[in-house]
Amino acid sequence: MNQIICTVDIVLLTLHEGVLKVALLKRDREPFKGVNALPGGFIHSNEDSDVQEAALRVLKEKTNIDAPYLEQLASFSGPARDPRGWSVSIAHYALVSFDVISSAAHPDVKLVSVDRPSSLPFDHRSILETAVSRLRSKSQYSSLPCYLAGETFTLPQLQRVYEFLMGEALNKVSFRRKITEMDMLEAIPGEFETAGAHRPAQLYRLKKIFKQQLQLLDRGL
Amino acid sequence: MNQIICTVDIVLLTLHEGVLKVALLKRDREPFKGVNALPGGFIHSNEDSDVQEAALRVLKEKTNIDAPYLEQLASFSGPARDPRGWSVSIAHYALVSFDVISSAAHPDVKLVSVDRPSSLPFDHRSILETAVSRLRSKSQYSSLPCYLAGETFTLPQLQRVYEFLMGEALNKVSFRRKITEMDMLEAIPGEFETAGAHRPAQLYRLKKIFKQQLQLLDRGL
DNA sequence: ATACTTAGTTTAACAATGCAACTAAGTATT
DNA sequence: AATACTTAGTTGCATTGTTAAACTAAGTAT
Repeated sequence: MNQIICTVDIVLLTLHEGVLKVALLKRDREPFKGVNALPGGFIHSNEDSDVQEAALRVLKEKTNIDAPYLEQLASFSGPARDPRGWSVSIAHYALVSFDVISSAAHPDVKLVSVDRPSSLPFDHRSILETAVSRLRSKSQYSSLPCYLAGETFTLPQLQRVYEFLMGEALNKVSFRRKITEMDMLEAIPGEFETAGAHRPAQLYRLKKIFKQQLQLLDRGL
Repeated sequence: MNQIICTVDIVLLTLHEGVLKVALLKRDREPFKGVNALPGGFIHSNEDSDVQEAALRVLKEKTNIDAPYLEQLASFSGPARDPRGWSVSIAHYALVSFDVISSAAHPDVKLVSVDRPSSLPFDHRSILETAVSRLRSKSQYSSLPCYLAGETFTLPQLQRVYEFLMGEALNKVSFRRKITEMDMLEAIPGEFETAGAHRPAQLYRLKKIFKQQLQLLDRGL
């Protein structure tokens, strides 16, 4: 059998200052030493129980973040993507709210807008694009964007997250109808967010059942 | 770095006698020699340009089939799934019409209903379930089922394929409206299928552009 | 010729969606 | 303390999309 390099890469996404950002780390070894790249690493067959665990471990080691939502994205492979030889990277994507990053993450984690095409090593640009496109696509009909909104949020806040990801304004009534239909949120009794000179908004959180399990809609938003 | 076994497995699905079937092959080597399993094999770093090419090559070598539609499914991994050690299998699924199998496939390719839980080696049962579930889910809003319908087909035939995959009867008018909306089929001029004592049905085929590229619907069928 | 069957279309009822206008509840201004 | 202002959240209705039923079309069987 031929030797194949087997790694995981993680696209850690968050919403900050109204743009979608990806977490990059300066590589501490060759190849591409010193270059900003997606957090990634080898699978450790002696400690990882599967690639998902490897991805969670690598993310924790490199950024200090325990991702509340992490999912396999796809495999990226070929003879040229890594200068060390024929390689497979099993890419994952994770979603966190900005405060998880600002409170937990190592200070050398850099957040970069996903739109600004800064040069990335390996095929990380392609991995990033696939992750963003998957996120946008799943936002059409699932609870995925909730993981970007943080622990608690108001419906107007959540609507702005959905609108940003879907790239279009959503009807308030329809949006609330669909969110109710998904039945994934619970109002936090007595808790409201006062954000200016107007009526405060009810705070919600994801129901426990949906912490790791996406909720899907039959017909999209 | 730790040694990791790197393979591809292919879930080749077809529709035959009104049920969804998967192609299995008797394994010609250990482990599980002589047991029916999904076609699979090692990635060959000297000849494969990526895992998709590896999957196409393995499928061709083992079954003699050039899959018209093959897509990456997911990676399956862990220390226990393969008795030889910690392994990653990058699973793919392919869709073909039954006549592709009956005309091209090696005679030792066995078609088995995906519902009958015959015992499968490795974690092939789990891979198969993931593939079937992905197929059913994508059938809701994409042109994916067309690849099961063969080169040419009538709209009533295609509707029956969709209905089988989605597990529910579909409204004829709505179905035809959605298919028209997808704009992926072309009527074959002057060709009709006469299938009994009634009006013949127009034959259609997938437009060339959609031979490898799925067409998606905004709102599902 | 007439009946029968399935292909394919039309119509109209029904359901889902989206807009506009409303009420609600706070802060800021006078 | 009354009034204006702003955004939260709801209500009602117009518009749009979906589906069932009934129709026409075109063949074979009797």
